[in-house]
Parts: sequence; structure tokens; C-alpha cells
Amino acid sequence: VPELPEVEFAARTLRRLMLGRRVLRVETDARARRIFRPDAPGALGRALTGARLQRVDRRGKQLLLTFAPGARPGGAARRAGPAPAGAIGVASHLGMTGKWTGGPGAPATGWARASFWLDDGAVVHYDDPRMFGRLRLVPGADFAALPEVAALGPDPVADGLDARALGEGLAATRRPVKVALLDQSLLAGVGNIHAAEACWRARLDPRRRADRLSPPEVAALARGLRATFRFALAKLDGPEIEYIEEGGDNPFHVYGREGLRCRHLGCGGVVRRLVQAQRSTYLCPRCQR
DNA sequence: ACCCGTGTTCGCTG
DNA sequence: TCAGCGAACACGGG
Repeated sequence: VPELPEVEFAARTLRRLMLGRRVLRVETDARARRIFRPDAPGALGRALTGARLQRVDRRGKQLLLTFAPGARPGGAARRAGPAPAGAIGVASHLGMTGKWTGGPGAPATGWARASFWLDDGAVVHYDDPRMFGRLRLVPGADFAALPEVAALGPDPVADGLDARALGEGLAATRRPVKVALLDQSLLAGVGNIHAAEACWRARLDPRRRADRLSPPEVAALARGLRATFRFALAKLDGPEIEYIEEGGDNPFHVYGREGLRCRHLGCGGVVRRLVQAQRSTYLCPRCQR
């Protein structure tokens, strides 16, 4: 489910359901070892039971949860124990099919990998059929120490998008521009859909070499990225509570529209699908140069 | 049965 | 040494 706007939706879901709440009980799926590694699945429950969620941040596609530790059972008896525990961090990446759901007495969905029972009666589930997602404990909530967070480039929504920096990043690689946009160290949060959408908005052929774009083309791409994210994020504020539903109308301009007419006014081209870096790319060969 | 998939990582190659 | 490429991961849906 993941790309910057969907992860932002997940951040808001977690804030609505869980912010300020204390975790009473945690259940994890022992078969979903890869989601929790390098820790064992059970470590998450041991660390978070009794803890209170203090903040939810998003950096690119990473969700960063900060918990205040709770009183440990029997804690009073070990007054000479180790130094008081600091904050507990959890880095959540949704992979391809991860999703945060829940509510008051929410039933476990089919693929709950971790479930959290809260002090207000609500239950929150982390759902992930394919298990490409991650749920990692971060001691001290020191997220900068995580390599996958440290390697992230600027977040085009949270940090703003600097066209000059984007141009410098693109100039450093010979890869096709659409492939370069998927590199999270260039910009954090761009995924397969929005990379294609931004190229379409910039009227740029996604196969163009990244280091051969002119400054005006880079500027157009920056505008395209801002616009496609603004478009997707606006849906989160709209009357619709749910994000893009299964079977709903395709809200995109080229993505998933093979064989259909280009939506640029008066273009008249037909959207084509091709494969780049093993991922589908959609473009209008007529107006994207 | 077969192909596809809003993502990342790892190992090989030139 | 390293950018770039392709396989691998895992499972449901069309």
C-alpha cells in the first residue's frame, strides 16, 4: 500500500487510533519472522507492553513511532536495577502490502502480523499478507542510527522539494529518470506510481537519461512531483475517509491506463505500458519527450 | 495455469 | 571501487 501519500495516511491513522494511548497487550505472528528481524517477533511485545505512544513521524515511506516506556511488572522490587529505560522507537515500513487498521474492538483482519490492545478498548492491527514490510525496534528511539533511515534523501512533502538539489542528484546518475526517481536517497517517498505520474505531468519520457535533462526539464519534473503528491494528499483531506479503494476508479493520469487516451488536453495520444528496472512504467509516447 | 504487483535488498558483473 | 542490473523475497488477485 505504500508510497508517500499512503504512508502519510497510515501516520494519520496511527495518530487517530493510538496517540497518547497505553499498550496493554501485544500479539505478534511468530511465522512473520522476517517482518521483525533482526529481533524475534516476541521482542516487540516485551518492549511495548505498558508503553505509551508519544509521537508518530513520517520520513519518506518510513513511519517512526516513539513510545514512552511504562512501569515494568515487578519494577518496584528492582529499585537497584539498570538506568531507567529511555524512549522506545519502532520503525514501520509497509513494504508492498502493509497496512495499519483498527478501532474499538476491531476484529483481526486476515493477515494481522502484530496486534496492540490499548487502554481505551481499541485494537490496532498491523496487516501484511506478503510480509515485505518491517516493524523494527529502535533502542532509545534513535532513528538516525538506522541505516535505512539515515540513507533517505529529503522528503519532498515534509522538507519541500528543492529543484536545484534534485537536478544535482539526477546529474549524478546515468539511469533513466524514472528509475532514478525510485532511489530513496535522492528523494524519500517517491514510488512507482508517482514517479510515472510526475514524468507525465512534466511531459518527460521516463526513459530519458537522468543526467541529460535540461534545467527547465528538471524544473518541470520538480513541479510534476509536487503536483502529483498534492493531488494524492488532497484526497486524504476530502470527504472520503478511505484512501483509494479496491475496484474504485483509477485516480491517476497515466498509471494503470494502458490503451486509454492521454489526459493532456488536446494531446490525443494513447497510454503505453513498458518495463523499466522490472517495474511497470506508463507513458504517453506522443507528449512525453 | 500464468502473469502481475503502490518495495527493498543482495549478489554478480563489467 | 562501484554503478547498474536482475533475482529473490511471499502471497493474493485477475
